[in-house]
Amino acid sequence: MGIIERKEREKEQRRKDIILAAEKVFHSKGFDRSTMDDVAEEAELSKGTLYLYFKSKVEIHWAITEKGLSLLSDRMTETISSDRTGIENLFELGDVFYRFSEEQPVYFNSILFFEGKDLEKLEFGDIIMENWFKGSPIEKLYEVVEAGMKDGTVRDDLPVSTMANTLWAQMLGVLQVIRNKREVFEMLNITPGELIRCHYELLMNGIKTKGFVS
Amino acid sequence: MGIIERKEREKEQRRKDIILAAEKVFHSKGFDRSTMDDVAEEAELSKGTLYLYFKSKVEIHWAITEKGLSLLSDRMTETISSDRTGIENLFELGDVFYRFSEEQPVYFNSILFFEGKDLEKLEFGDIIMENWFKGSPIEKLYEVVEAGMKDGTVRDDLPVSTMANTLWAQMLGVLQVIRNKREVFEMLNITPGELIRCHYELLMNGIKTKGFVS
DNA sequence: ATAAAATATGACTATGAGTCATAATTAACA
DNA sequence: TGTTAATTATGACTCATAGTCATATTTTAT
Repeated sequence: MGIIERKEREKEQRRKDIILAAEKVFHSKGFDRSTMDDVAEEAELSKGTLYLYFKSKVEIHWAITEKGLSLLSDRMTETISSDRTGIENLFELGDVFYRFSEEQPVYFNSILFFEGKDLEKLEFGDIIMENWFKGSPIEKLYEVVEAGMKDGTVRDDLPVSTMANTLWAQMLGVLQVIRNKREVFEMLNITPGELIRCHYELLMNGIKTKGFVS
Repeated sequence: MGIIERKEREKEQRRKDIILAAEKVFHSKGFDRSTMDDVAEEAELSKGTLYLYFKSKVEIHWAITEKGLSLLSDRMTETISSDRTGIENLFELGDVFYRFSEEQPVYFNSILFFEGKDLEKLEFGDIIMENWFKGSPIEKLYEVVEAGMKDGTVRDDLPVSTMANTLWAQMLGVLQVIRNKREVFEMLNITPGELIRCHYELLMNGIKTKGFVS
């Protein structure tokens, strides 16, 4: 009898419904301004029920983030092509990430939120830490950086992991600034596209060839 | 009669005392976990009094951030030397920022906090926006990038402002990741120093010479 | 039909930011 | 120096919201 299985599915579905409701609420009010009552109302559930499915507000936020990371990761997987060199794929991934940040503000903001948190100070930081790479976008970077070293388009004097993580961090920094300082850059007449372009220009040579740091 | 002036000074002093108390509290408990009562107790004042000097908890935080930005800016000013080329000064500033992030966690965390906030969603975002550059570390970058273009050590095909802001954003991204994902990198056996080094290596050539982005 | 298990509810508690009527202190002036 | 006015400080209070828990409802098993 499949009753247990059906219940399992229903439970999973309810979780997803809650996440969807939370996405809507967070999207329109932002995480900080959203209350659990807002989410409960949107999900057509009582507040207490939310706590049967999630331990806390932050945990709902993390669930959204996981979805976002996985969505971004999928887009990256679709994008990587063996027709391109390693470094070409690398910049394509950059574009994917940039578009993602513009097109999926809720997911992107969620990712930023957790990138901005000290894992050690988060209740379930351990869980995040252990899953940080599993199926995450950074894994795609590893892959492409490694391929680039093999096909000779990416310098191979730096460890793959160090390079991938540095590239991720740099890009994230740029996207974060684009997102949060929009008005400042409007004042300065700098467009997001120009910042991304500049970011690429500055990295292009360094990814390809060894520098001469003293 | 200097009574008004003295009172002015005393008021300013009390403000500073409150900021100092808040720094202590935020340092030991972190911003989120610190309460206004904590700060009041540390400052040996009542909670109500805090609100005579600051409009909100976040405004105290911003006052700390301003102090931090100004401290960092001063360190950078001390560091810039006409004995060095533009690009040399640039990497020196990077080192200053990195050391600052390690040695002044409260100030650095405060800066990160506001870099991670959407200015448009902050009550006093306008004020921050308008003062974002005045005497800020980014201004030092402008200065050094421009000098580098003049002495030929920094490529001059990109606007100074775009380049300075991109370099700031990238560095901030790397420092943020170092700070918040410490345990992850310990697991991966990557040291903060290696990430910084990699960051420099990747940027070195691109800062010096034009790349070949399609 | 009934008992047991699972799921849902919302009134309640706890915490902490921010307020405000009142009190204490300081300045001004006779 | 004593009295009044202005300034500054206080902490009990309000209010918002995350999270809990005793109770109610629904579902499953027999």
